[in-house]
Amino acid sequence: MSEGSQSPECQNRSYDSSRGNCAQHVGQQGLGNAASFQLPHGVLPDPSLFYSKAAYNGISSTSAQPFFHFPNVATDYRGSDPQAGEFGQPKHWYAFAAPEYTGQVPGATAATQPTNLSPPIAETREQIKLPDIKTEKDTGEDYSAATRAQQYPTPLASAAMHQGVFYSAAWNPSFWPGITQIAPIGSNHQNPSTSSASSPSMSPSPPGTGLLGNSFFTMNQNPLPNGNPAQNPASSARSSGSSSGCSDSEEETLSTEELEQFAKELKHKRITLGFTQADVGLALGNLYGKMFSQTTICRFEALQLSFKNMCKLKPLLQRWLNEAENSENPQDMYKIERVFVDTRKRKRRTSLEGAVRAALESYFMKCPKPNTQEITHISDDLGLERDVVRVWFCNRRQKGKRLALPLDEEPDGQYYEQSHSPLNMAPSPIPNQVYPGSSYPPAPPPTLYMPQLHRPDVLKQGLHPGLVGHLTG
DNA sequence: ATGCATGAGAT
DNA sequence: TCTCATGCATA
Repeated sequence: MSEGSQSPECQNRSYDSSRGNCAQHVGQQGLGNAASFQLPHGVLPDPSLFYSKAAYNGISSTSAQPFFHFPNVATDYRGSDPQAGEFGQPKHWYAFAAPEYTGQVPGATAATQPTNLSPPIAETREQIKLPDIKTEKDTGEDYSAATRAQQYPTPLASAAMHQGVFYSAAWNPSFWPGITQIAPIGSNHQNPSTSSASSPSMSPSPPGTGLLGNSFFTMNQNPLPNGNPAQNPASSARSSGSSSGCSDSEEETLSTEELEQFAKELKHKRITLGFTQADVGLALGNLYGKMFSQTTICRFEALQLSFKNMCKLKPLLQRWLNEAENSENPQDMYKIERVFVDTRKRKRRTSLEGAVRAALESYFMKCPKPNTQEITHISDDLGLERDVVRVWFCNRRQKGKRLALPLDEEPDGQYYEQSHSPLNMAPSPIPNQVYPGSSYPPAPPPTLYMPQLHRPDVLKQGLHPGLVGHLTG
């Protein structure tokens, strides 16, 4: 919805990875004043209100959108696909141009890392306009190829060399401001450095004392609590209820309730301590060698991960929480930056216009799992790349499972059976069709598949707007 | 907070 | 080719 609500003309977003995106940080801790941030809302209204199992708003949100008339998107798009046309200038990915402070950089970093660090790549293309749906034809092969040669070391795999800091092999160190790795905290909960360093200021987002150092490769002395996370066969045995086997070394018998409770606790304490979700993700990397993004932490707190995944992450987060709580100097928790230079050329994110999304949603209702042919049909119909459509369906399904299924009701399999009825894609459900009542989506045909996620009880739409705000706030 | 994308592993 | 875990980019 958020995106769908954007201007009808999906503006083309240039992919300027150099600009990072720490809005959140800036907002939350970039200010550096843990104080200002910590206090005002330090106390959460009512923690119990913060978490709703299913913050699902998929259909509801979409369906809430008026069904626009659809100018022929297809033509539009296709026609203007000058193969990497104008804005498509073989914009190569500045592979090694500069460090990319990808997204979730800790506030400290944001605050201390001058923007001048990523100047060369600041080439902006914001101005470039695009037709309607802006998929990134421009990236062309460019990204696919390079993508293969990805250099994302597997955190754990690469644990031996460092933690949290990944960089391209071709990376030129000279660029590096110097990454700090202050004594890896976490080796044990009673980290000496931690306790000894105790500083009165508990600012979690400090300009990092001694932020710049040189220890790139500080070892992670605190391996994951569990050699091999999730992947326990047991978890599959987990049924609709509660406790199940999450084979984490911690051997916790996690129940849905426990997870919910923990998620709540985590969020509350995290906020109280003045950490952002990104901080936590980074801290995990620093402490245990496995870093996570703000997204993941966010989803954890919102219980939007699979049960299995929740089980897997919980122990780590638990440890982090303990550490954070006991540390006299919480800021030490994440003195490492995530100077993550991902040189892969990622396809630019496609931003689908509201109507297109609505159309996809409509198709989804009819057939959540379209086959190749159907995908082709849809893509043609909507003027989207097949892959975009394919991915959209994948994500849509995933989202459906994730959000519509409370943790305690994970699938045992088939929410989405293979497209039973060959999508009778006669006329596309989109363009130029006006649905009676002009409401979307049109009532799904009787025989059509009705994913479980549409269970009313899990639809956020059923919630009071205000409450929703609370829940998600 | 969430949409779109990637990549590994399973089918 | 899908699912799943995860993350970048963005609203």
